[in-house]
Amino acid sequence: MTPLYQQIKNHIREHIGAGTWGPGQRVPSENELVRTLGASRMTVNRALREMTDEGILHRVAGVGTFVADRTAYAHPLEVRNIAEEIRARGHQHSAQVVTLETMRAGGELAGNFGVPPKTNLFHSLILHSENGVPLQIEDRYVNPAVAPDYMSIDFAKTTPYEYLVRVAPLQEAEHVLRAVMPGDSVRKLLGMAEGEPALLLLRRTWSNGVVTSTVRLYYPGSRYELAGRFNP
Amino acid sequence: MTPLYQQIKNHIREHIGAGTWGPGQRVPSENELVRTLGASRMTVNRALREMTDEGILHRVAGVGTFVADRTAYAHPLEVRNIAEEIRARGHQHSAQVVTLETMRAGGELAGNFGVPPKTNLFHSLILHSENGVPLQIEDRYVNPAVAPDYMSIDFAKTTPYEYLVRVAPLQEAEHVLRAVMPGDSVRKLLGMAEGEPALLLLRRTWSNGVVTSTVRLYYPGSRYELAGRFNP
DNA sequence: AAGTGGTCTAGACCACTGC
DNA sequence: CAGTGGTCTAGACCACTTT
Repeated sequence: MTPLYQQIKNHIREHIGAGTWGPGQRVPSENELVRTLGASRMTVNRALREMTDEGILHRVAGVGTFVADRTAYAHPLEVRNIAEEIRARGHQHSAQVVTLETMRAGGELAGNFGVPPKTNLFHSLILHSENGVPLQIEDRYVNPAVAPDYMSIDFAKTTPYEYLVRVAPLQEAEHVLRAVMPGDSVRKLLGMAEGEPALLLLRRTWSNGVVTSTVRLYYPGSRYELAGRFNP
Repeated sequence: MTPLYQQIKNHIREHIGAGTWGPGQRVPSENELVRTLGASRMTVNRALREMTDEGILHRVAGVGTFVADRTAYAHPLEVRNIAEEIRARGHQHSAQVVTLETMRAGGELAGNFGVPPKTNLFHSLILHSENGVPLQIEDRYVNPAVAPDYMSIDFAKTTPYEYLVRVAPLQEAEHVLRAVMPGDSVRKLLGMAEGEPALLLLRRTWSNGVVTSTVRLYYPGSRYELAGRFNP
């Protein structure tokens, strides 16, 4: 049985996802939700408070609760799944597989993986969108020794992340973050204007001491930001 | 007046900080805290639940609440000192104070700090260089209530970071990372070419539940990257 | 059986905003 | 003024673990 406050959170997420309650718009007040949902105010309050902490809602005492404008929002210290992130905002995730191939590693790539040059690697390039708007390019190389079935997965339904954490428990990760001017192909895929910068996140993950995957994630600078709150 | 659940969180943090309750050790149960602190169980529960969400505590129903083992919290967005970072590379750090002033908070700034509009704030803009090459612009606002001596510090010798951690122990931090096109003044100070993107890191830090400082850090995209390795 | 955390309710008082 | 969110209380029932 899912807790009531979780059901309320899901209920609100669905409304946001369906567009009934759009960004900047007002969400029913606590008392209204108490009446319509039949829960107590403390329970409604918890649901709304948690969604505010998650950055999905925005509250002003004395005024009301609103859907946050900030659409793209992620926690940089976690290795997150883009699909989950989008669904948590109540939006629709879709993925378009641009490239899926087996190739031989060049010198630099082989060095990153710690395998001999000319070893076979899997390569995928996937465009992830939120409500149909491109949000991330995932340019990934995968170690076949760790994930032999990689080429037979339908990445329109399952993200590489979801598949990889299943076959290779995440053990260690390395991140590099840069601001770059995207190349033409990246720019066009993401639907970015010329002269608009991109956020580039390089990530390398290990499982059992072996490099599982390296990935280059491109985000449009105007539509995405990495954010997080933590205790040092 | 700080909310009771915040006071309880601070109380627990102090015990953890002082080493009374070390990693892996058991924290008093909800009922015990209700008795010793005189708060209701819901309030104690909220404090413990939030600290669990923050990764500070670890709870097991039917067993107890424990201080989390923290080894997994090094990540690319640590709050670090630019001067230390440069010195760690064996290079020379220098700082040039561009602006140092007292000003009145506008609406948005006041909102970020959680103070009434027109409250006095300190403002500093400092250019940090590595071996004479500009690397970071630090555009910072500081809460005078927390750091009253801020205006009398020589920031060519001591970084604001070093001063602030001394007067206000860092408790919580919020980060936002963006790729942006810098404005002309930022671009010129950093000696960047036109059309070159910048990495913008916004940070807000808390001490004892009060916002100590907000800062906008600009880095030239071509000369800087954020990197880190951690175990999830 | 006793203790733990997980959840939920039905009240309450407060400071604040809008009219 | 009525409405909003922010907080707090004193109960309650539950599933679970430990003794």
